[in-house]
Amino acid sequence: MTKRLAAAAPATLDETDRALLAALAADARQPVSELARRVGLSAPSTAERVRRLEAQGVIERFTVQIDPRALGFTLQAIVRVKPLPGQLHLVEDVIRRIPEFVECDKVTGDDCFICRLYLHSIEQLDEILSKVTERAETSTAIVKSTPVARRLPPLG
Amino acid sequence: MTKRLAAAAPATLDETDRALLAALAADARQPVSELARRVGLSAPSTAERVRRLEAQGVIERFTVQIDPRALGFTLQAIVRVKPLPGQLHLVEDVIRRIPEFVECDKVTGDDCFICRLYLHSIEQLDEILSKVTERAETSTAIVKSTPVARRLPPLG
DNA sequence: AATGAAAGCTCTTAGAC
DNA sequence: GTCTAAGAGCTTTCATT
Repeated sequence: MTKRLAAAAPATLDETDRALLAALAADARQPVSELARRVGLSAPSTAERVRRLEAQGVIERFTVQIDPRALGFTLQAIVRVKPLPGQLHLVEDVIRRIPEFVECDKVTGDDCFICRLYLHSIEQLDEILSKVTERAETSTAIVKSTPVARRLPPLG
Repeated sequence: MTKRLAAAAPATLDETDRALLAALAADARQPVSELARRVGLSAPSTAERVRRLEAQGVIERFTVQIDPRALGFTLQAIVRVKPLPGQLHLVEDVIRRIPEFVECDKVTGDDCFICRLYLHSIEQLDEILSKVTERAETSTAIVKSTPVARRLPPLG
């Protein structure tokens, strides 16, 4: 399910916060001392701001971006999933339990779920989708390229 | 465009590498000393492995996961975009230049692009899509919940 | 590949503006 | 909310197995 409710009021970020987030997005493991240099504050103030952004919930977590191709996932697919009547919760569970589904959103409209799938081969697509097609109609698109890779939203 | 070509051969990860990646995915800023404790190695060996995973391209980058709701993006949409004849490159450029499109994949099939959009309001959806609809047909789904948030693929 | 010890940095805490 | 200063803690190097 959705991870948590929205914060009551949106956080307001100043220029320094924006610079900090951009720097952390580019390299989350850089030392506070270097972040401090980049944003033009002392190390303690910088550390304090990072903690505040975490406390406010702006920073959800620090994480690592994996390249699926380096792990042999040569194929990426985006699958729209429309559960058959009465199968919605079961379909959701099936998707959650298959680790090759690396992302799944429940959306308005005819296709209930939109999911991202990492695959080693085209045969594996068939194999994985067969676990879903007993309970849902699916519509699959293979990713050819990624004009915009996950990026920060505008921080204005 | 796509960021780079796939590595020649997929990296092979042992149990320790997998534990490291899982730990870094959960908190990319934790000290090497703590990572070392978790995976049961010394700090120097652990630091060496992290460097190797980066050099191999398995780790693309260390980054920060932002909560769009904490920034006032109360709405998230997934938009399929089908450029009109001859408008493909222009549509791609338009999408790339609008920062609210935080992700976009070019896919096989009728709908050329599948994009994720962060929005402050439903009015803003209209406003942003109007910049695309001169050159493409769009089909929009509003995200209601996220059964699977971005997660690591199987590391086997 | 991995380890331990030591040098060198980095982080945090404390106290002041 | 920010700073400097100093002690605590971390990372890295290197010799060793």
